[in-house]
Amino acid sequence: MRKELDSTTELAILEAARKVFIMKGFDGARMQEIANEAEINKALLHYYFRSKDKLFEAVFIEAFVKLVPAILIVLNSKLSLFDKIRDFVEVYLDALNQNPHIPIFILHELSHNEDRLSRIVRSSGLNPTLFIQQVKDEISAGNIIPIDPRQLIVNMLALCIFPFVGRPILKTVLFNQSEQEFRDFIQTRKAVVPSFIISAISKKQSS
Amino acid sequence: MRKELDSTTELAILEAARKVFIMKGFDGARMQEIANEAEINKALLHYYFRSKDKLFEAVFIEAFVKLVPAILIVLNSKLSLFDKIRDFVEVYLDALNQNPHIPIFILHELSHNEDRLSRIVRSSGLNPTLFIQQVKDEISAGNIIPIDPRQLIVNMLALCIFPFVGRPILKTVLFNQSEQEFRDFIQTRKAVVPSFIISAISKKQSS
DNA sequence: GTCTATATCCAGATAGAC
DNA sequence: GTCTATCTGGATATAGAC
Repeated sequence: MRKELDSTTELAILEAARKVFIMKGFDGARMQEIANEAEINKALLHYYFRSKDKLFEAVFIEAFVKLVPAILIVLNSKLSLFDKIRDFVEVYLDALNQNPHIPIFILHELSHNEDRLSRIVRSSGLNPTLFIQQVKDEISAGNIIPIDPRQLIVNMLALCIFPFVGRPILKTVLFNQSEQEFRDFIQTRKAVVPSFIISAISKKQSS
Repeated sequence: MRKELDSTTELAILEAARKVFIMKGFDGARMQEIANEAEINKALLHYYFRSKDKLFEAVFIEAFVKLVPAILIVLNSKLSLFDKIRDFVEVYLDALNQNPHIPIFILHELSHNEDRLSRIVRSSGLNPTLFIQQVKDEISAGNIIPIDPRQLIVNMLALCIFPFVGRPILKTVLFNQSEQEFRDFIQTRKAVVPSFIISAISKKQSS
C-alpha cells in the first residue's frame, strides 16, 4: 500500500507529526503546527496523507509498535521465569526511557477511541499465553507462591509504565520538580523493580 | 468567591461538564455537548462560568480532590506499616472503582498543562514525609528489607492506578473485551496487591 | 511536488430580547 | 436567569497556479 521509496518530505512530515501528536494528543494537535514543525506547507500534509485522521493513524501505529516488540521479545524467549522478569524490566524501562511520552499518549487515545483503535491493538500479536503457562508451571513445581499469572503481568507492566504516565505528579510530590532526580529515580528502578517482583513471588522459608 | 447557594442549574452544568470533560479531555470536549448533556442552552454555560477554561478548571479540581484525600487519610494515619499498606490499597481501589476514568483524565491533562495545573497539585497538600519516615524506621528496626521509601510509594500507586489507565489494552489482551472479567480482576486485586507488596518488602528467613 | 488562496465548517464567546 | 441569533476566529480540507 505504501510508496516503495519514502520521500524525505514524507519522513519529515511523519517526524513532525510524531512530535506534535504525541505531545498534544489528536484533539490538541493542529495540522498547522505539524506543517511548521516539518518546515513545509499545510497543504502538503494533505497531499501525502489525505486527512488528519490518516496521519494520526500512521503516528499511532508507529508509536504502538515501538513499545510492543520490547514486551514480546522477552515474554516469548526461553529464559527462566526470574531471568525473564529481570530482562523484561531492563529492556522495557530502556524502551520507555527513550520514548517517555508514548505511554500516556497511547493510553489516552485508546481510552477515547476504543473502537477505532482496538483493531490495531488486536493485530499487534500481543499474546501472553506462553508466559502464563510458564508461571503456572513454576507454581505447580512449588518454585513460587500461587498467583494468577495475569495479576503478575499487570503488576510487571504497572511497575514499569506508571512512573512515566505519572511523571508530572511524581515530580511535584516526590522530586521537587527536579528532572535530574526523576531520571536517577528511573535508573534506580532497573534494579529495584526486578527484586521487588521476585521477592514478592518467592516463597518464604518460614512456612 | 463562589456564590453562597449553588443553583440547581449550576450543579447540572457541573455534572454535565464533569461527564464530558472526563470522557473526552479538555481539547476533545465541546461546550455544545456539555450544554446538551445539562439540557440547557450554550449561552448559560458562559453565564455561570465565563469560559471553557474556567469550567474545566472547576471540573479538574473537583476530580483531583476526589482522589487525593483517599491517599492522605491513610498515609497520615497511625496504623502500622503493613496495616497502612492494606488499608491504602483497599480504600484507593474503591475510590478508583467509583471513578475509573479520572486517573487517565488527570494524568493526561497534567502532561499537557504542567504549568497551568501544577499549582493545583501543589496546593493539594500531598505530603508523604510522615510515611517516608515510617518506612525508614521499619528498615532501621530490621522489620523490612532496605528500600527507598519513594520507590515503595511509587510501587503502591502504580499497582493501584495502572489497571485503570491501562484498561483498554488489558481488556483486549487479557480479558477478551469482557467488562465483567475485568471487574472481577480488579476486585481480586484488593487482596492480591497488598500481599504482593508486603511479601516483596518482608525479610526472607533464609538470609 | 510544492505553493497560495480559499472554501467550508464549527468552535467559543457575546448581544440583546424576554 | 434563560433563551435565540450572531460575531469572530481558527480549524480541516480543497482548488488551482507553478
